Amino acid sequence: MDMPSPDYPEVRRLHLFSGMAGEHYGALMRGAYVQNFPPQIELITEGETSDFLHIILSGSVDLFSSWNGRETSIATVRPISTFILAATIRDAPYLMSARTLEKSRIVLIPSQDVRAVFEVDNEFARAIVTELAQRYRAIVKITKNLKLRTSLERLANYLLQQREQAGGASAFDLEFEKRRLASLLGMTPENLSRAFKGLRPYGVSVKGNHIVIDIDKGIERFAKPDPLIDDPDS
Amino acid sequence: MDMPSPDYPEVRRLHLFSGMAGEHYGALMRGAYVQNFPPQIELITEGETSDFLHIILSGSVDLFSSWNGRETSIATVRPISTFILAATIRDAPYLMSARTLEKSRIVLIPSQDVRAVFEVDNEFARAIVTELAQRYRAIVKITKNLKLRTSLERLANYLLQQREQAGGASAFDLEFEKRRLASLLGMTPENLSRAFKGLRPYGVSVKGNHIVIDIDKGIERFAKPDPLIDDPDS
DNA sequence: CGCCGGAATTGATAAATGTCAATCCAATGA
DNA sequence: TCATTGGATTGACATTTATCAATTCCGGCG
Repeated sequence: MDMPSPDYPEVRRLHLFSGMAGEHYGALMRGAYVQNFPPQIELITEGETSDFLHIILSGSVDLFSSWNGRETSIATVRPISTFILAATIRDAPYLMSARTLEKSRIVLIPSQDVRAVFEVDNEFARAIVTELAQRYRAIVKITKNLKLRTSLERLANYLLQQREQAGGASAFDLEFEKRRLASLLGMTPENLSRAFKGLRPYGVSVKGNHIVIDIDKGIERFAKPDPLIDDPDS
Repeated sequence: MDMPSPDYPEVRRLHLFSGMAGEHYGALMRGAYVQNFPPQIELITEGETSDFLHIILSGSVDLFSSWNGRETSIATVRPISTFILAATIRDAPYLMSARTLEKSRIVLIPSQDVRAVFEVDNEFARAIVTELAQRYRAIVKITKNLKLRTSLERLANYLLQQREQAGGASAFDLEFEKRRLASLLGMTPENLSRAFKGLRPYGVSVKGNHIVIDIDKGIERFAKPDPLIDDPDS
């Protein structure tokens, strides 16, 4: 299962690593290893200190958090990207837990190696800035979405985002379980069901995880998508 | 009102600038200026592109955001610290607006200068990483607070935080208007009033903006503060 | 001092969201 | 094929939160 010193060109090509010195990259990878995880494995538990920087090569990972017996999904990580970079850099406890959603292949780089290379490789430091700035902006958008919109509006905008991602096709499939989607959107599964019904007048129909949107029925007028909340990048 | 080439030692001492080369610091400050703003001035409007990195020397600034006629406060910035760093670094549109809450003195550094120095000064780049990681973690906590807690729980934890900040004193004053507090906590002013009443059984009494907490009445047991949500630092 | 105006509070009500229990449904495996 | 199982849906209901309107409170000012 383990695989020492992985040499995945796609990792090297990641923005985070592409500019750094070869020897530093080598130093990072010497201590790293790759592992395949089955679905639903908890990779990281919030509150623990950061031992490894994680990079997901395939599959998907749920970042979630718990308090007082409640739990909520905060984001989904997809290949190829790192996660829990901020905790690694600050050598601080994880604020979120992480679990595989499906079978996933993940690179683990010891946090102390990351911090050591960060101290000596300037391009790596600069790449981390870009990465962190992007993640910061992503979660600002999540917060705005939560505070400024009702659950119906959040769902409508989520569907428009997915539609966009499917190349603007009128039909597409939901990318994960509805109960997890509900949690991401900050509502209960029961409420998500009702929200889907609530969007029917705007041309949304649902069959299992298959969605069809009749774009002429005014969903955009209802959702009022805003690049400052809904654009995944920028 | 304007003041070219400011030389505030407290700016130089900021973690963000303390490690960088003197000439680079000088280059940043040559293009910078300091300005005094009255209360309620909008310094930054979301959606615009980042012209200046802002540093607050005195006073306080509200970061807020709007959508579809609604508005919400997201965070408060206090001296001495920067704000809207991520947008500056990425040369991307602001995701939040900023307004002074009181009379405030603010340093403005042209964003292009910041980016130019970022490219050549390695210590500066590393300092930005630390700063961004910290801000990222701060907003993750904000999101967790919003998604995992009811408004009553958010208020209870906020009060415990303030109490802590007042040195654990049984009495302290709220630091800003209740309607703004309501917005920060994600509720309406009316609801905040009722939430204060709802905490009365737990030993919270309110008179204007003066708060007294009888800590033995079980507010901590109710609030269940959690460092992974409520600790301002780490 | 008394008036004014904005914020805060209160009450009544509505809307949004959550909870609980009872199905329904679709995928899985014997 | 059928039984099992877990997610999804539905209905009934409770709770939370928002809205609207009417005071009340309080600080500044004439």
